[in-house]
Amino acid sequence: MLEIPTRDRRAERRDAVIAEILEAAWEISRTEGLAGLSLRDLAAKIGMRPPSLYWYFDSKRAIYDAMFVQGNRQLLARLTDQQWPEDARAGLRLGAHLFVEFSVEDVQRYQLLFQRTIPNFEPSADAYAVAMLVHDQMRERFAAAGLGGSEAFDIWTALVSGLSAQQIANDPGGDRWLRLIDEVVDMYTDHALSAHAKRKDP
Amino acid sequence: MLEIPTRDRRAERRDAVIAEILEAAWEISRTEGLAGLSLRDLAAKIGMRPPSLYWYFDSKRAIYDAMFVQGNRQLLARLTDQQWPEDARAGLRLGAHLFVEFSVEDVQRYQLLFQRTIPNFEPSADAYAVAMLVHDQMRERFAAAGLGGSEAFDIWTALVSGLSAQQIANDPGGDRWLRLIDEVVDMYTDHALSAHAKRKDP
DNA sequence: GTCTATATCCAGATAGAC
DNA sequence: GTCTATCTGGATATAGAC
Repeated sequence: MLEIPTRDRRAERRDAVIAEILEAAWEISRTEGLAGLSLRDLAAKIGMRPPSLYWYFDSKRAIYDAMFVQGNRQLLARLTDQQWPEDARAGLRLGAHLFVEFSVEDVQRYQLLFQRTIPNFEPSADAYAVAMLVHDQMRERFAAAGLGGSEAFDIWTALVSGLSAQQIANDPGGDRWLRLIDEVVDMYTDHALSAHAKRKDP
Repeated sequence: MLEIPTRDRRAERRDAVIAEILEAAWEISRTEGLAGLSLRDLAAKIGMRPPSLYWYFDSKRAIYDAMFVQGNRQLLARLTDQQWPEDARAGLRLGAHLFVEFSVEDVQRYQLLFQRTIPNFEPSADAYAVAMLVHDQMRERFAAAGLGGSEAFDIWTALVSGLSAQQIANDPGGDRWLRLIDEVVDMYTDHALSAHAKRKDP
């Protein structure tokens, strides 16, 4: 009789190679820029010839797509792994720090996830779905802070994205805008709570 | 005797061609993306062969550089052409509208001026100087609103850049974040004025 | 699975005729 | 000033041997 193995060693090996490819792709992107990633360099970095990559990915776009998914999963993990405080203000502060620091940590990842900058790349439907999970999670955390309203959430995203953008563009490696996170969050919380109160008790 | 002409017709012609090249470059960038600009397409668009472009620009980077200067001059013109109101709140509102609308108007220009996205391009010293003029002008308008402090200005730039970034990335062509400008500015003004008062009168 | 060899195409840039 | 012709090098991708 043929034993049917419970582990598919071949699939495991394949997944490991895919992970290795993606890791190398991130590394190259960090030095050459996201648009500067080439299959030549990528293959060289892991000791392969360029055509071999096609055994794992259908195209270069597919690699970007996988990176897009990976980046979003990383952010999602940070959001869900967090112990969220009860207090609204503390929750918003934590959320802002999580997002801005995640953005600043890896500029190329930030560009891939949040800016449309590589020509001809748009995430596939599957990849986009993962991005939606992140969005929903952030939306949920925001609502948990007691501040409903889609306009309120839009303002919130503008604040954290603005802090990220400025930190990355004008003080990379520094903390000129990171230091302002709490002040901005508090400004927003004061504003949102007073608006909330006004609406309830005019 | 040789008449010395007061107008240099040759230089005028040259400037006109340069302007034509840059205009075409912007147009192509708008459809193909900034990184998708090629000298082939550019030359074709104005009825030239690619090598002829080198009579006017030393390299492709020099073209990006000229575009960078042009974009900054456009923004500078908007800032200086403005009749600025006396009232601080009104001034900040106007400034925010100017900046965000300028950004949203032309995404490629926004990318070139405010995001580091094209591989291997950094503005030359001369070009950077023009960008500094813009920065100084904004800084000055901000100070005129009675809100000093470099941290206050940093928060301000984060707000307008965040509104721009979100509008461009998540609702291009719409007004989901444009509609929020006044509310955000007012939130900021309230915050800044109260902090200002607190510092004066603790 | 990985390779060699190659197809195909496009890029920026230069030499030199006119 | 603008051209033709060309250099040089890069890219993604495929065919097919092993």
